[in-house]
Amino acid sequence: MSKNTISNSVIRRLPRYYRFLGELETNGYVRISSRELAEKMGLTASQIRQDFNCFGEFGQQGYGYNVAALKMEIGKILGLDQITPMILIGAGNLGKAIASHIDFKSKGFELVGIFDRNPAVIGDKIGDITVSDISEMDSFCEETKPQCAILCIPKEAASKEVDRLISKGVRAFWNFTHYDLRIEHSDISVENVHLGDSLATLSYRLNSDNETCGNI
Amino acid sequence: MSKNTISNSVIRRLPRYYRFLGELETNGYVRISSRELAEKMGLTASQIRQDFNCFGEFGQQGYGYNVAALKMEIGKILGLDQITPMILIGAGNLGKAIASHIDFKSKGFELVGIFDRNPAVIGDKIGDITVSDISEMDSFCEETKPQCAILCIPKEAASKEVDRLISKGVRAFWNFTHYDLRIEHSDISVENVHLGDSLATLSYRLNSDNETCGNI
DNA sequence: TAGATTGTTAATCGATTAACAATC
DNA sequence: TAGATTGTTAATCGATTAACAATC
Repeated sequence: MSKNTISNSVIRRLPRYYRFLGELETNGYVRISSRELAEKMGLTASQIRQDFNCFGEFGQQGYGYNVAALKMEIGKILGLDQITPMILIGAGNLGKAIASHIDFKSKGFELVGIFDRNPAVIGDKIGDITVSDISEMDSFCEETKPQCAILCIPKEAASKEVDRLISKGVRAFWNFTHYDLRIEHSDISVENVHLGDSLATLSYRLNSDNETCGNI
Repeated sequence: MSKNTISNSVIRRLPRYYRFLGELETNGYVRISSRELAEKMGLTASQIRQDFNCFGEFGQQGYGYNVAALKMEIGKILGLDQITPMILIGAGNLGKAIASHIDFKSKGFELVGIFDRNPAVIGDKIGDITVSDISEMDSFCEETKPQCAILCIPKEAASKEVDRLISKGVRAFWNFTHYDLRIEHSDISVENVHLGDSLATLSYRLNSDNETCGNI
């Protein structure tokens, strides 16, 4: 259905298009031109048209794009119309925050299980899910077949759990650890969130902006 | 001191270099060649040499790079040798997790204050910091002069607080909201973390991988 | 010295922007 | 029809990779 390979840069812009179109819809927009959308999003109209044309022809010459229809198309492209069961490994501070903060349904997922090895958190309730002992993970996976897992465990524990999960059919990871999943397992879908790295780049910007100002 | 403008792609790789070099150091490596580092990190040797050469000549022909020295240089480039005071706005699930999960010191920051407007969390202790009423933020900023703020508040509240913070001298934001800071304030350093967008791209990959396999 | 590996220039590749014919 | 705006091709820009002379 869709064209061959979509570049990473395009994929990363899709959720933002989806969000902006949702806002436009809420604000009563029925149509929008690539020029107007570009202005609002801080992109170029060319880029927007190129991006959409990776997936098909969603606009109409002389008119622009229908906001609701375009939003739905991008939602479909992102797979938000299909809900994938997902489990969370690690119910520490971060794991708990992710579990309660993220609106999984609207991102194409449903959180169906939470596992930890720490007795202090096993039994805790996060939303409507109770944290289970990680020893129960294997049998849970065999029953429920989650295709995706969130990794919120220490780096040292990651390798072992990832191998287990892959053997149980998990094929995608939302990875908050520093374990280098993509290097070890090339056939698996991985989305890394390296919060520490993200903060460090802010430190760079903060410190080098001054220099840059000095140079100009 | 440093060359004119460093591309975003290079900046984003710096924290990862820093991490890998730290691990190498821990494992007793004294020297490493670009070829060997490239292999470990899943990059090309060319790219690594190009990246480092943006900032200076850190290697030695015929030898390679001294691990400890290179790590220190990259740390300096990232500004990790200078600690910037930072405050957190929003002490909900995510704010609390960030405050307790992140090792600020090693990323060039120190968390010095946490603010929220919800009476239910004001007074809570996170680490050694007590959550203050957001009405106290202005006077706190005048005294302590934080240069950086973490935004973990609802999108609707962001615009107002950002304006306040900028007027108090805050010049960098670690932004977990969907408020489009970079478009509104172009002179400010911003690092966006859009967790929802990140998860949505994983949905895309999960659903399109199948298609891709079908096409090949 | 000979071997290794950098720093750096040149070549390639990919992504963004510009331009314009097609068409609503 | 005339005006607007897309879809798409061509031009430009930037980032990555390859190659190699410099040099430790």
